[in-house]
Amino acid sequence: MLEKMPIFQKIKSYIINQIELGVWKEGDLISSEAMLTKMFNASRMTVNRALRELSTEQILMRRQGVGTFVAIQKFQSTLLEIKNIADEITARGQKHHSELHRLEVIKANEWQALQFQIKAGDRLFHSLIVHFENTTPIQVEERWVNPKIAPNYITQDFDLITPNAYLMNVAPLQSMAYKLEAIPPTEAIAKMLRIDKTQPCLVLHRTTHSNNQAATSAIMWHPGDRYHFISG
Amino acid sequence: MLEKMPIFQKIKSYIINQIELGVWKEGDLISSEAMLTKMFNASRMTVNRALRELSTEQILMRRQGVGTFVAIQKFQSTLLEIKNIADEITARGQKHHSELHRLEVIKANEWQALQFQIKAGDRLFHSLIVHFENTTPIQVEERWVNPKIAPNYITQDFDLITPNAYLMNVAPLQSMAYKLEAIPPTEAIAKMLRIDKTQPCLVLHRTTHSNNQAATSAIMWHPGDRYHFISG
DNA sequence: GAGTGGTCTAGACCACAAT
DNA sequence: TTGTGGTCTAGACCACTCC
Repeated sequence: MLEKMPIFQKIKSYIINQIELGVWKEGDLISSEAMLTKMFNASRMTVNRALRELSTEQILMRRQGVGTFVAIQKFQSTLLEIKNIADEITARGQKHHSELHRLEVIKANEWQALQFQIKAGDRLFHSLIVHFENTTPIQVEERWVNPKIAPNYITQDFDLITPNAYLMNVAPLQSMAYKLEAIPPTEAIAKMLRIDKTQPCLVLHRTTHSNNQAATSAIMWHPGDRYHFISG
Repeated sequence: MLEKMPIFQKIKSYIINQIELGVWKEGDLISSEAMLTKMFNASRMTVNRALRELSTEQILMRRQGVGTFVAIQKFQSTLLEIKNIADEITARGQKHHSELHRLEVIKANEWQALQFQIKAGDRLFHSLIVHFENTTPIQVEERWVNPKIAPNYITQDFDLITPNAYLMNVAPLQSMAYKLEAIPPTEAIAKMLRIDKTQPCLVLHRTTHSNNQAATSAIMWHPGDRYHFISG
């Protein structure tokens, strides 16, 4: 497969590889066009195209008269799409795992009953999971699920599939509402995220609807210093 | 200013212009590389670059052996819409006013130079405004503006029009990037928002691009207990 | 002045699609 | 076979930055 790859593409792959291997880190000066020209036995135009494209892809930064640098990755994570935290983390080349703290059936209180259009005291699934990037906690996900929409939620193995991914499978998404806020963590949240009580949290509340019913409601807590929402 | 524009950029502008004028509509076959080569008295490589870039920008679609077509525009949901804080507040039936703290010309530092694709030391507009809902501060808006895009930014009366509204008028929006985070306020921010230093802030960074240049970059600080982003 | 990237040319060979 | 785009070369001139 490498045989048929265009030269500019090979050069791009090489550079991305060097960055992923950690040979070139954020902010580092990388090889000049002249050096790459010799290294790949290619014309400067071809090298230039590779570097220019990586530059518009925000992987490199170029400055005339100075050189080409590995771009500073200013974004940690996603936009407000329906995204899976596990995919997000692995997409960044990091390792994801999660700790299941709770997975239980509870009785809906008044407020939840209203939200899910059920009766107070009816069954409702509840889960509490902490997601890790490598060994660092990055999200506390507290979730309530309507049993009518996902009756088997309670029997899933959330080491294998995230709640979000499972729910996307069983319940076709209709609409969602979200709220984003910056608040201090509760004591329990601070402990799970291993942060100080004074460290702000970025909190995303999201309720999704399926078949005209509230399917699931989630509160996702992120350490303000380790997680951002981005979009572009 | 058109004189100094690179040829590939002129070709891109020409094509975009033709599309905007309705000469070429969605799905239409446009001029071939050979024709554009003659029309602009340019080399094929230059024409190719223009068309290739417009193709990666999803403005054109190219098919080998067939030709180049105007792309079918897909919908893009902006989850965080381009909202005007003043409109938002008046839409809630409240009264908006703002206090101008700074409106000045500064010299770009290295980081800003990279962001705006200008040289370090070049002119850059800077403004700092606090927005109020009735008598309560609700947003500190710190903004940097590229003079090439909005040369008259510095002479506006921001009691009459918000920076955002003004910039939307003078610079057709091309794309934007967001970052959302939860962080503690600086001392200056805390004072302007009249909040305690321990109160988390919901901070939105937004950079918008126009004519392939960064037009403006803004940091908007909100008290975490008084402001949320919502959508539904 | 030396080194960097930004742009451009005038050719070339190739893969692909329509005729 | 003709015309299309995809890629590539070996030069060139320029603007910029740093020493």
